[in-house]
Amino acid sequence: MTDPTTDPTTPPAAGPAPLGTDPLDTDPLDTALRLVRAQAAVVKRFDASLSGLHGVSLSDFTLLLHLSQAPGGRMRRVDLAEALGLTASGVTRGLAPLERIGLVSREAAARDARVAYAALTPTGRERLAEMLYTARQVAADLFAPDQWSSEDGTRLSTLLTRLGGTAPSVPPAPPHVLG
Amino acid sequence: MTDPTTDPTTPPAAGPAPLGTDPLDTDPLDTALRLVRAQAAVVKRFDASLSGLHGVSLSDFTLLLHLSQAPGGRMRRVDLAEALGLTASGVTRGLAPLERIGLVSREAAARDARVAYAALTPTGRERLAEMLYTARQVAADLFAPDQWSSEDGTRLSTLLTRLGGTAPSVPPAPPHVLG
DNA sequence: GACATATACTTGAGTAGTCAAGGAGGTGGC
DNA sequence: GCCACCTCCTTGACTACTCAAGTATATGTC
Repeated sequence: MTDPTTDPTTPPAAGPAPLGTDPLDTDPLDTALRLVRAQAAVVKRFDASLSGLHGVSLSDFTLLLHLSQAPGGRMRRVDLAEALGLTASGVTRGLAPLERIGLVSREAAARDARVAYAALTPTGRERLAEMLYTARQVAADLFAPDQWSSEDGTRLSTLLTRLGGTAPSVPPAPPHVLG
Repeated sequence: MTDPTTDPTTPPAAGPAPLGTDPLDTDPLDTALRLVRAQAAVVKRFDASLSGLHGVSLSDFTLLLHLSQAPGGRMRRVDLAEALGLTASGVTRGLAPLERIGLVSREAAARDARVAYAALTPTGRERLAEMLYTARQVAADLFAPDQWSSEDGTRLSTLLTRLGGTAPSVPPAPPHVLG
């Protein structure tokens, strides 16, 4: 068992070591903490724009985006949870307000009475198209070309994918997903 | 005003463009969503190890880490909030349990009765040393050398810093890392 | 065809944060 | 020395999740 979660609590005799011991090579812990920080900043920017213009959070948007990419614009809640990296109850709770405002509807499955599909409504699809426009602007702004070359973006994306467990599944996409 | 938050809700006449329009060049929105996903996965791993071994969350750990790096092992709550990217009330709430379990103490400021310093206790310092050992292991595991060259780590760190607004302030440091 | 077990979903209670409002203390103008 | 205003911190009410438990339905075994 080399899994850190199973290691003893006791540090080595040397005692509490400081961070960043080797200045040549970036401390992995430092990198991980930077990741957390960067994400918080990014989420804030998306939330600000999306909630200001469309009244939804980044989580709402991501949920709708996943639905829009699923065949028939609908998914089982379990699969949505898997795709979003949430628990089933997180999905139940996240869908509730979207159902209330009519962006998503609940559909029964013909062959399995346990499942309740979450389906994008026509309104939901329209509104998502608008949100997508906003989200793309925020993203473009975040990776503004004066600071970010397209290579940098690609590199970051690649490195993040290596960390992220499952990919967020944003497919390369056909001529038009939403229109 | 080129700020996306002030743009009209209406997408351009062309209508909602699909994701990944140009397959050659990574979609910035896709990259941003990957960032969110990767962070969630990373936080989960830290939380699992830290809470399993030391009974604290990654947020708790980060808070203690910042305190330990401050002169005198103490900081004003406002500065802590700034450093952590939280609001003042988030800090108040985050400190409460750490005070209860004796890792942090509250200290009055001599010259300003409004401020309540948060100070690392000797116990807090000891426990933090243990947590740091665990956290370094998790980070090392996350960026395991069979997948990650130290260059990759450095690159990721650099790219994230460009996104992250303020850096998490993990200073370089003196001898001995883990063993 | 009944029972054990597994799956899909919801719900109650708890955690970690937010924002808005408010108390207590400092500061500068006059 | 008083008043307006600013800063530091806490609190109440809310959001967005988590986990554990519960309900309803499906499935496989005998």
